[in-house]
Amino acid sequence: MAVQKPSIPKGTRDFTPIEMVRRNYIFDTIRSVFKTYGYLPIETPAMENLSTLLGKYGEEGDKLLFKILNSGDYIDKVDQSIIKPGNSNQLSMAICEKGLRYDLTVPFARFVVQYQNELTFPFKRYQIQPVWRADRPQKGRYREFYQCDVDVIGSDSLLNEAELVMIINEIFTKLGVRTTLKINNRKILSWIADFIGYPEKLIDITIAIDKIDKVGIDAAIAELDGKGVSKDAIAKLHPILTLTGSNAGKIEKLRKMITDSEVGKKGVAEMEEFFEYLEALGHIKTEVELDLSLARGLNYYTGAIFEVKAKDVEIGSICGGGRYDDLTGVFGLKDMSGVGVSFGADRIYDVMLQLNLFPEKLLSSTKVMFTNFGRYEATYCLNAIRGLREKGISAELYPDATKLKKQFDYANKRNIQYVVIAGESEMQNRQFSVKNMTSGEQETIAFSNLNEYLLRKFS
RNA sequence: GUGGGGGUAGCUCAGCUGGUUAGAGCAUCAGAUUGUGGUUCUGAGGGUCGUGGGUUCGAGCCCCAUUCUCCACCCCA
Repeated sequence: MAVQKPSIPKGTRDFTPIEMVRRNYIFDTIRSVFKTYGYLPIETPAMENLSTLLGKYGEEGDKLLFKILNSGDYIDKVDQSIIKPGNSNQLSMAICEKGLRYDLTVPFARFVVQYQNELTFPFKRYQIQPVWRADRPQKGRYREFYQCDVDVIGSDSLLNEAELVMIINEIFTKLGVRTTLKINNRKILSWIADFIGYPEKLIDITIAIDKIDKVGIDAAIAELDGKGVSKDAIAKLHPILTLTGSNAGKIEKLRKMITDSEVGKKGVAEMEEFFEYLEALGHIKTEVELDLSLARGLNYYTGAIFEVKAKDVEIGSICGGGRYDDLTGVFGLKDMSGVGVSFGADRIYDVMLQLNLFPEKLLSSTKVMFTNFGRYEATYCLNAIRGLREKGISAELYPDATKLKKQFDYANKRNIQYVVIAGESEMQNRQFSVKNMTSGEQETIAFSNLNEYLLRKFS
């Protein structure tokens, strides 16, 4: 039988110990900040019923769902007439009732509705789990990746938006990633669509103006033209999108433009209140900019929308989110407004790796290694090793009595700081030789003083 | 879903207009050194050149198909 090449599915990755240590550093940082703001952890299953996932992410999103084949003789239970060429879409719906989660927000909405009587509102939760998208992988895009979500649900106060910005700022400051945070408001976008006379083209318009950043305003306008937006409308749109100045200045200009739209006024008022809170919270490192060209695709957002980009690396957004007023509505719970953002751990990893932002010392696990000269000598070390571990110093004994060169090699590669040598001569004098692997210095210590000696070294 | 680049040793790659036995560096293992590493020196192992077909006296190189991968678009973390 031919051997098979070891491989993993497209867009997925294995993580080696160094990578895991670094990823955990990111997760730990994010988690610790979430906790200090009072958010509580939850987890949901990797798979959800397709009915809870479908229709929440728009047409594009539905296509990117991984579906799970039913068990058993699923083909027998299906109307045989739908099994025909070119009908795989309908067929897949008939033979799959589960799918892998596409994000953490929709499962969270389902969770909230399901446990509404047990939860205390406003409910603040965080959730760090992988999600799956049947996208075509490329730079910074994977088919399996982790999201770190924080959401508050059951409160429409804009204090929550301000708090999320503080969280974003704190996390990226701790990780050493310089970022720009763009904020916009879906209500303002919807006023824009109204204002230029195409309220029904809101989605097309937002998608087009979202690209301004990437392809330039002219190309975005060309796209709108292609979607059937009139020249007049585009002329009305242009000055809005090219608004410049401070955040307060932009808000002021918008207020003057919006005369007869309730949604528009509400959107502007929200932004004003948000910036007021943010200012009161004091100076933060993250640059926060009101950007009217920001438009997140997910169509469940209804208020503020956020997007965070790394300043020093060209990669998609590393964090994004917004307010959704009625995500729980489809599951039968009305009037539950929520806001949340999601941190893309994998992209943050890529950014930090490229900028060399991971602390050097992350990889050292074992602090002290004992060399092994044989059964008799190894026995001499065992109790000392246990003593060190009890003091919280990670220690290990090299398991085989191979030549010392090999044992030292191992210690080097593992970044072990101290090697304890206990051979015949040390045993005769009830001693240990302790070698510092960075300086190369070696000292002889009495058997009973080893703990104390090493504790002093690590204090 | 659309478009481009690429698969040669464990890793990073070289390999001329097709020509004999496919190379290098790093890594691995062994020895120089039977109780001292990260430096050095010597040697060894490791490849059906992604897979399948075709052209040719002859294919790593040319042609076709297929697969995987990278990049861009779409969309997004």
